[in-house]
Amino acid sequence: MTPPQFNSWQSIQDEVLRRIHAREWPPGTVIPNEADLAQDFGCARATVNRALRALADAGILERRRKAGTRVALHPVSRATVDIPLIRQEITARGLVYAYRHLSRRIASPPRDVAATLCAGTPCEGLHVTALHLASDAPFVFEDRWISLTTAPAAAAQGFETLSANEWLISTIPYTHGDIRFSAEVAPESIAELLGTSPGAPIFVVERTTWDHTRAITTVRLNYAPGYSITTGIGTPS
Amino acid sequence: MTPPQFNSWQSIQDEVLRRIHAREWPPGTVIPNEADLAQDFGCARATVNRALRALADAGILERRRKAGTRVALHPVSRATVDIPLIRQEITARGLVYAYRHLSRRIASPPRDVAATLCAGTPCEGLHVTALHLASDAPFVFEDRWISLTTAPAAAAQGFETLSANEWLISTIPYTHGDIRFSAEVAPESIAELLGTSPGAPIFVVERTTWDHTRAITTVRLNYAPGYSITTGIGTPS
DNA sequence: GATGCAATTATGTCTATACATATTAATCTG
DNA sequence: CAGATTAATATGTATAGACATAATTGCATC
Repeated sequence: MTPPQFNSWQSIQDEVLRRIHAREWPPGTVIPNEADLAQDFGCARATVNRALRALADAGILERRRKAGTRVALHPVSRATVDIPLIRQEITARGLVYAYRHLSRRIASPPRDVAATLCAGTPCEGLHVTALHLASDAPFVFEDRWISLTTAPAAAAQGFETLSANEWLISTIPYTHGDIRFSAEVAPESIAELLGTSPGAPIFVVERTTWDHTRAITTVRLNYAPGYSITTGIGTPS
Repeated sequence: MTPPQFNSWQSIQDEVLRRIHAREWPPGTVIPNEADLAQDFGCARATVNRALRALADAGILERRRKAGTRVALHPVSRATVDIPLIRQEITARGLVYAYRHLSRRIASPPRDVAATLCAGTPCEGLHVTALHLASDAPFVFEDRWISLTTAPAAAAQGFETLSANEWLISTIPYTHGDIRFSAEVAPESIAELLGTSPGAPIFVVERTTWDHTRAITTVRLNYAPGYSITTGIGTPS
């Protein structure tokens, strides 16, 4: 009659997952509170808390004070995507990285960029375009605007040999950002740069980074056809 | 001379982030150990641990036993992408969800699908195709194979009114999966289904889910032009 | 019945202490 | 000096107890 001893928070996580999978706790169920579970499992409440918190982070449980813990109704799978430097992305595939600077000028950004970069008010931005190559093959075309309000030091940079991204992350730290993945077809200008034909499918990543409330840079990465992002989903166990 | 009191693990996280951003601890630095930091901050070691562990989860710190904690050399930003049910994805936009079943047959999957679904050995699979509509407009074309070895119960399902995904997640729980995002151009068959023209850009999500070592299903979601995935990056603070 | 206040309750977090574990550094040995 | 053994160390985790906080529930009042 001795309850099986769950000593580690991972074993508790496994047991909770087992009960969810076995439909002992179907989606929507409010599961027993931490104190009761701790007694059931023969461990401290903090240990149960650790396990349940991890599952809540993974989107499997939903927790609210006083209301308790329930099994998520819609098991939203959550995928964590690593966004490495393009240099790393290329060298990790065993290819040779090369950077080719294309253009650089100070100008007023177009309206859509200005909306995020300058919060509507007119401002000066640094427009930089460049090509990243993997073993001499075009890999991604970068089209970037840098806010000279937030990052005035960028005005002194040529970005002829060092990619703007690498300079930025080692100089202007950011607090947060947003990212958008989409699919587009290559217009003639981009197709030419990427060494492909117009109409080719382009994987597009648009990213804006912020330092607190001020936008630093917004970039549009146009990946050559064949590019894909792969990652895992599910319990990190 | 009283050290500023950091009472919560979040305030400690903020302070550590501040020191990293202020280049007091540039990338690569091995930061003081938990015990020392706890004394500096005037709190318990467990509190420091909580803060540092969260930053390590976010990819900002790298921790190894005995070796200590260092600021990540390459601040790999990590984006967490929620993968909701298509129904939710559509209703969340304020549109009306509709499901249209297209085909269903039991067959041997093509080689590339068999490789993941049956681990190479020949096997039977259930092939289901369907269209998800958002306020009568085609939203995504689903092309799915279900393993009848892992999920034999699927053979009894028609999938005429209930989407395969919704049936699966409420019937066959999965332990983990992998996911791939890419861009393609619509072939004629898919363009027609999505109500667009051949050559239109299609955002493609390919997903395989597993129950431990056995594959359950592999699905290819072809999103109508204009679709994008948006999420945030940076410190979850 | 509607409304506002208070009691209750479950999670959230902090503390102090202890032990576990991985990994490096030091030391001993052939 | 090479290789194996041992000690030292930083993180990882468990525990019991306490208090904080949010949110619901129920009660009292209008």
